[in-house]
Amino acid sequence: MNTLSYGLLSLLTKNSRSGYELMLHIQPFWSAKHSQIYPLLALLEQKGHVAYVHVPQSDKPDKKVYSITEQGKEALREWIAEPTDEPVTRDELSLKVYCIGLVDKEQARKMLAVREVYYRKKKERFGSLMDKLQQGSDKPLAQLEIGDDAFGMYVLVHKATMKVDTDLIWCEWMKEKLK
Amino acid sequence: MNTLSYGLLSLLTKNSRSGYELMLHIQPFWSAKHSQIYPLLALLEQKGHVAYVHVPQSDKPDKKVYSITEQGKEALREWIAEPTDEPVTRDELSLKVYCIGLVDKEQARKMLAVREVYYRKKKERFGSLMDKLQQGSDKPLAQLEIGDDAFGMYVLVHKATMKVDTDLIWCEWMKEKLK
DNA sequence: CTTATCTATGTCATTATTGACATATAAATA
DNA sequence: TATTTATATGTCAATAATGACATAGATAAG
Repeated sequence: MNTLSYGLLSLLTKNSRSGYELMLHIQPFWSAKHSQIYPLLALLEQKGHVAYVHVPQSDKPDKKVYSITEQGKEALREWIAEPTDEPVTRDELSLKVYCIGLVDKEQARKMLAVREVYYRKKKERFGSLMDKLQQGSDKPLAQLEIGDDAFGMYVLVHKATMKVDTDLIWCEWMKEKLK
Repeated sequence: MNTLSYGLLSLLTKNSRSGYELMLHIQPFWSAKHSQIYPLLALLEQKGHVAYVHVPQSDKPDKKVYSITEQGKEALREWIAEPTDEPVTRDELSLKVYCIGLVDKEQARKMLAVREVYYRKKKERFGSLMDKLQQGSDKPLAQLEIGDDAFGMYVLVHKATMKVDTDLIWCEWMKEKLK
């Protein structure tokens, strides 16, 4: 079973969710399109790691709401104990920046400006996520512990926020360099 | 042509390199195995974007040293002007951390400790890279400008250093949380 | 003395991932 | 009014990426 499948199981330990919702919630931490997720959910269902109920909706299309099974939880626990793969990053901008001398300052600035907008939006999204997390919590997020349900999400959003702040600092630094 | 192909061309704007060297130098910024790189180099050669000379070696296996052609440089310039893809990150640890409540504190600490070692090694590698960069430069790195040959590499290594420092700060923060 | 690592290039089957196609309704925006 | 966005699920061809296999000499570590 691939890493994304375990990722889907991980999300399902907190809430039952539709494939569409799973896609939206996993994307900040693992890039994946719906065309990859739906077939994997079908496989997980075949294997008995998840089960779903068909939920009819009047205003929106019907959906399948998936839940993790006891068997799925057991598979998850085994996966967590195994050695963890190293992170993989692929950023086209890095490759372009490497040979940035090929273009003039103006073009370079524009390239960086587009990316800065991307980072700002990302920061905003993580900010909202943190707010939503606080609203759903009965104690201040800083007091959450490993046993608390929201702990994992909290520490991940915290990390994401730290990283996007670093990206923005680099953008500012680059603007100075390209003045 | 895919992004990695352009990445290889980017590296070749600074130095002529063998496929093996290209693999080693691109990996910090774009994960790729030799089995992907060698076929792409053959394609780039077919298209006339790169050319190679066979270099016999006595102590080590022979190598093919690739150089970018004028045509390759033109392709690069066109690519840089196009919109840049958003970065893709896939980190299995994030998925595990999300459901970290499934394991006990001790196991969680060990998981994070392995990752911390990974980050420390990475930081060291980027530190060496920066040193090597300074040795090859006639002025202090902080004074490099867009026209300078080492500028792209310098700003990239700077970014990588900032990011890995952020990762390490998160690791320390997590150690506190898991005390 | 043996095993692992580094150098160096390559192929190929398998797996992972994307992008396009397909369908359908509601709401918001231009 | 027309187009885009969001909701919702799915298939399938094409592309990207990995891991295993193959070869081979040198050096380093255990």
